[in-house]
Amino acid sequence: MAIIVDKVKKRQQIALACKDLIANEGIKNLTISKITQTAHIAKGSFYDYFESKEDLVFELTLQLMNEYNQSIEQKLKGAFTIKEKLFIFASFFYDKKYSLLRKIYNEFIAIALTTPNQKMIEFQSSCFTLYQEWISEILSSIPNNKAIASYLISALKGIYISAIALNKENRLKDELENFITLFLQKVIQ
Amino acid sequence: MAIIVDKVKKRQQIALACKDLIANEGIKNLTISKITQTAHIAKGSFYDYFESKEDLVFELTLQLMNEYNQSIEQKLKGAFTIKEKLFIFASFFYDKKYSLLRKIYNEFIAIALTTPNQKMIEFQSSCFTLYQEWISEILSSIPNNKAIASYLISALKGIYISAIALNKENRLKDELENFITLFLQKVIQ
Amino acid sequence: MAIIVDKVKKRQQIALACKDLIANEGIKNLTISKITQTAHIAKGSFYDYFESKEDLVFELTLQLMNEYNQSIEQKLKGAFTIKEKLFIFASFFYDKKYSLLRKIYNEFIAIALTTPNQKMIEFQSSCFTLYQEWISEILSSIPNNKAIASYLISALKGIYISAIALNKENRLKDELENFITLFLQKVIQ
Amino acid sequence: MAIIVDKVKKRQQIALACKDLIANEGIKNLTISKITQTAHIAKGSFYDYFESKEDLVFELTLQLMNEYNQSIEQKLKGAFTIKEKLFIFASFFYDKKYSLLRKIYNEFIAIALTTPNQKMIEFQSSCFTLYQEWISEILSSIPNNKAIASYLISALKGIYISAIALNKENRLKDELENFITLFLQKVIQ
DNA sequence: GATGAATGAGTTTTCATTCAT
DNA sequence: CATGAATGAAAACTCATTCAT
Repeated sequence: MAIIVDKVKKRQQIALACKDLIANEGIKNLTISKITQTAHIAKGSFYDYFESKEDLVFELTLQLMNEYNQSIEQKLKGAFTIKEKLFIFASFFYDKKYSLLRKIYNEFIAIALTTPNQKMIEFQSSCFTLYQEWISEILSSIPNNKAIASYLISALKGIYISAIALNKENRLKDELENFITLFLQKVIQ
Repeated sequence: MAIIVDKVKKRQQIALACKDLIANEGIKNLTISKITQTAHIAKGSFYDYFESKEDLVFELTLQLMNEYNQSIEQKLKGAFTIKEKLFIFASFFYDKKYSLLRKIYNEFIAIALTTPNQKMIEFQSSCFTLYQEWISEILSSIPNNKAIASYLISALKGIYISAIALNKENRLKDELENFITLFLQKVIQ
Repeated sequence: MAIIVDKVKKRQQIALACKDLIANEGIKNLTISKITQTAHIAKGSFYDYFESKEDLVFELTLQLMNEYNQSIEQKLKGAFTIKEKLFIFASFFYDKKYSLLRKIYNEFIAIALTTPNQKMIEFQSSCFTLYQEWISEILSSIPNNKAIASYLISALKGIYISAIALNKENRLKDELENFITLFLQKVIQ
Repeated sequence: MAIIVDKVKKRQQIALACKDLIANEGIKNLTISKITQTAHIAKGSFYDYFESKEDLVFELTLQLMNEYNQSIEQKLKGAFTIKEKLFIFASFFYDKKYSLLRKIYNEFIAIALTTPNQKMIEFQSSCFTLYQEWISEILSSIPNNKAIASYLISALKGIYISAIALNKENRLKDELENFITLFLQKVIQ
């Protein structure tokens, strides 16, 4: 059992070692050679821990998102107003400290859009469910809060993706916060 | 041959010939060989018309989106209520007849998220601007309609992408229509 | 007959049109496409005038060397001392105004060293014979002048090629002139 | 394989395996396929050891010239008169046993003349310096021996290249030896 | 005679995967 | 178990040559 745990840990460790590599070069230019060089393991060993490159990307996203989820959950606990909380939630999409994570998130969405697989779908679902819980909890005072939470998450994601696609990331913070403000005006009350 | 070929038309024709190929196999598995076989041209000829595979995907998206934009603009003219019009707009994201186009659209977003380029950004911008005009025209009766149009488009896009990522495309039509209904309740009064 | 003359002239004209192209890009990167674009002729027409790329390079060298030979012959007539005349002869190897010609000359030597052909050998022979006549005429006052002329030409060529290979072209003029001065000291008395 | 290969040795070994191939077919007709077939390695392995075909030619020239330099240095030690020593030095250019090496040397000069690179220039410089040391040592009894050594090397090289270009290799030995004899008459004493 | 689009064989280059040590 | 050299299929890309108009 200790061996299995070690294997899981090594898998995590290898994936994490490739964080910068993937963020900087993208998945398209990722090769097993680069991975094993970066993680300082033998080429053959890669296959002891991962099935494919996508598998590694998945593992990495898992690690980073879990880490992110925990940190943001803490922050949400420290906020008081609904607006404040939603701003914290939206900060994922523009805050500099998540820029690496966002790059990997972009790659992840790209995979989801073009070559989805069951593992990814399940992970995305669990994330989405978690965020929906957070947001519906935040919006607990309004009716239909669960559905609205779901729409809100998707809307923020859509605004983010539009900004990326239109190369307007510099105005993203304003746009997200204006949107949230407008949303609260219309929906709360 | 002393025939002077219309390079622009031939480029469009080659790209269009690859529509099904790209929709079915995705860009990741696309090869120059498959393209040239599908378009019934020689391997070398590909490079007379395109710089890269991405260039072909771009050309194809351009063709299909322009075609789509024209057809949807016609449909919008035939609709009367705001809801009806927004439903028509949202139909892009779920209607069976656009499924091929959506697959290519997905590939396009994936490129935009991972390896963007100026040409793509410009095309996306022009599309976004067009849709914003449509939607803000539809919402002309409400204040701040331009900004709201922009948010609405992004929100629909976000709902679409979430559904893809969560493998919930079967419920997409309902979700989009419910969202629009809710949106109209909250925003129009 | 007029047609044949035209064909010869067009051959010369096409070759000359490629002067800069070859000097700048080298023969290795020369393609029929580039040639025909540069000379503003159709791709198919190239084969009406030339057998191969090498054939064109040969034609060009012929043109340029003939032109050069005539101009240098004139200059030699205007010079008086032996030293002066030899300096004029050697100027081919360093004078800025022959730099384009030298680049093509380099390519020519490279072909001679690696893939020689009869036409080239004959042309080189006729050039060498001509130069030998010039130089032996210049050195007519000394015994064994014909053999010495031959050695002198080769020595200058060798000094030139060494300078190119060692990237010492900036010191080439001095080196050639010093060599000639030394040569005259030793050989003339 | 857990074998740790000496990359430097394997590089040398692959290059040497292509000696005959390059000498017989020239660089122009050299392909990666032919190289890997000749050296009995996989196509992909070539790129583990070389950057390009030119890189392999460079490595090969390095090997062969070093080997040659050592052997000729030995021979020079066994010779007594200046003339004898210079004849040994010049034998590189005509002796049958160096014909393979000369073919590769020709290819090397061709590259130096058309597409030079720093590595080549440095190697040529080191060879030239070495030869200059040999020759100036041989000519140590005469004044200005260093400069004269340099000229002598270039002159021999020039005579060699002229002979190749004029297809007069059969008379090369005589020509070189006559030149050296003449040179000694004029310069020594 | 001139044209230039089309061809496709040939070449370079990449890289996931294997397996002997 | 880990290693990393070797593999070779597959992909990208080039370009001399042809030939219908």
